[in-house]
Amino acid sequence: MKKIDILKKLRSSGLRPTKQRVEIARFLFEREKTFHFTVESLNKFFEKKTTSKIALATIYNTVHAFKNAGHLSEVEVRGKKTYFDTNVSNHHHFYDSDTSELIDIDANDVIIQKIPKAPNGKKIKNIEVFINLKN
Amino acid sequence: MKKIDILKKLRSSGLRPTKQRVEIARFLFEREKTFHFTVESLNKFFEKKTTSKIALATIYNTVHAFKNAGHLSEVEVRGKKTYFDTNVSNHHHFYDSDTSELIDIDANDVIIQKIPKAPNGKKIKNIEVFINLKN
DNA sequence: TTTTCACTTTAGAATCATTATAAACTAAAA
DNA sequence: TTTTAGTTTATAATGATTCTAAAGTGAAAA
Ligand SMILES: [Mn+2]
Ligand SMILES: [Mn+2]
Ligand SMILES: [Zn+2]
Ligand SMILES: [Zn+2]
Repeated sequence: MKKIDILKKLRSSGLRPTKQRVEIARFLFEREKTFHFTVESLNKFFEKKTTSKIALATIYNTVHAFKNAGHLSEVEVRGKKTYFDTNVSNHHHFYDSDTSELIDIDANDVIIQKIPKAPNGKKIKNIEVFINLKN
Repeated sequence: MKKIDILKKLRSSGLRPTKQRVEIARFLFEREKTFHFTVESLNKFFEKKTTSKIALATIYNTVHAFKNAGHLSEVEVRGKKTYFDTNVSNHHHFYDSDTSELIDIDANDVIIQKIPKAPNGKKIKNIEVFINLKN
């Protein structure tokens, strides 16, 4: 992902490209593969980089802005912390409760043959499949 | 569910049948159909019954004991509160985010034709399907 | 019957992720 | 240069959950 795209992501989220926000955006989006993270893990990363300490509130605010703009999705995982995902396409997950690790499953790798009708007056928005793992 | 089964559920959870625990167990298990609840909803119910106020800590303790004994399951739902389920069989859920309501789907009503292999060294424990609803 | 004692209940404190607040800061525009 | 809207930040507040420690309960022992 190029720098111009980082700026585009920020602008489309209603965020001015400040130093802190650009750093967060680069960490999230300047990589080969998408990944899953928590606010805590993000914060730890920036704490280690002594060059740049970013306030926790700024991390929360920026992550939420990206999420609201559709640049991040939220994955529901057992436990207290909220997991975010830079993969915003329709996909599924393996979940390894031993390591608390999420692994993406491409939507095409899951075929559902039969599902029940939606309740009266409701429609199906999307289907999420979680495959829980054990050793 | 008969009173003897209530006592059985308590005993198999390592709990003596005290007045409070029996009340909780009867509310959870003495009904035709299984249901989903939060600790908050349980607590509200007992607050209304002026005959019996049960401390929040007792509700938490009892619910966790039932869960550990396999008499309750936990359903992962978006949002802060933990949802419990008196349906402990393998099944799936509709989730209506408008009303925060969970609706059971029988395991037989979902047929999955294709799933990916588990990652190296891991096995599949179970599969959970969430069908999110909209209006 | 009285005492003992392990188990319970309970109110309130502590924890921890998240959200809110409000003061200081920044930089573009006037 | 001044204004101003937007931003960062430290800290406080919130809310679900867990912990704690003191008081209560009741079955069995003495
Ligand atoms: Mn969760
Ligand atoms: Mn949840
Ligand atoms: Zn993912
Ligand atoms: Zn259910």
